[in-house]
Amino acid sequence: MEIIERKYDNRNTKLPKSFYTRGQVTKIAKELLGKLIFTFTNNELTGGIITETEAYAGISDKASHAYNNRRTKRTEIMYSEGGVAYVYLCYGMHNLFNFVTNKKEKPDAVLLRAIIPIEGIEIMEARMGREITIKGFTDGPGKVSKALKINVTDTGESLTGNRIWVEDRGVNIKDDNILKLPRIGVDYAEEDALLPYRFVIADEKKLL
DNA sequence: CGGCCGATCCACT
DNA sequence: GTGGATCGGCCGA
Repeated sequence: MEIIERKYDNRNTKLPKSFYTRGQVTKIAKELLGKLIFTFTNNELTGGIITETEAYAGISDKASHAYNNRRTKRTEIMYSEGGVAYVYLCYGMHNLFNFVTNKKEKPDAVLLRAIIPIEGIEIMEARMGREITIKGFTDGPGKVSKALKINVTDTGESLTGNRIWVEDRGVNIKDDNILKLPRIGVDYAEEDALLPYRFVIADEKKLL
């Protein structure tokens, strides 16, 4: 399909910083669906279509690391202006990647949960030590980071640079094709655990 | 300091 | 469906 073709010199589809500095994190999380995320490290280009995201809505969201205005060395990057990466270690082994959004001092973030691998599939398979099949494409935030070679040292990295970036190839996911579900693994968040802040493309196989 | 636990994943049963 | 892996962050003593 047209959407899986990539023109190396055509960077005018890259999402600008202004995409991330807006205030509505759930809207941004939904708009990231269907976009393509790329990483370029060690001369290896990898990327895929974003199919699942979760929104974390600032200091009032009990599921967020920044809940109640909590500021630590780890979460400080969430308080910077949108358009940078927040990557943290989960369960001692998984690097979870977030798009930091909103303005400075507004610690919103979007967790990347799944992609359909498009670019550099063999490279991603080598990183994961397994074959990527049509059934088992990269679902799960830890696996996505592993496939894209993103880790905690990428915290603070620009999302509009030449190492990590997102492209809009004109794939528009209609709202009624987006599942709105509770977020995963946030049972501790009391009433906020039920918020429908997880967004999934309902018919993602049609993109293939 | 010590202890608990996590925005997960995989191999089992 | 269940449990182990594995370790930094966070909190309370």
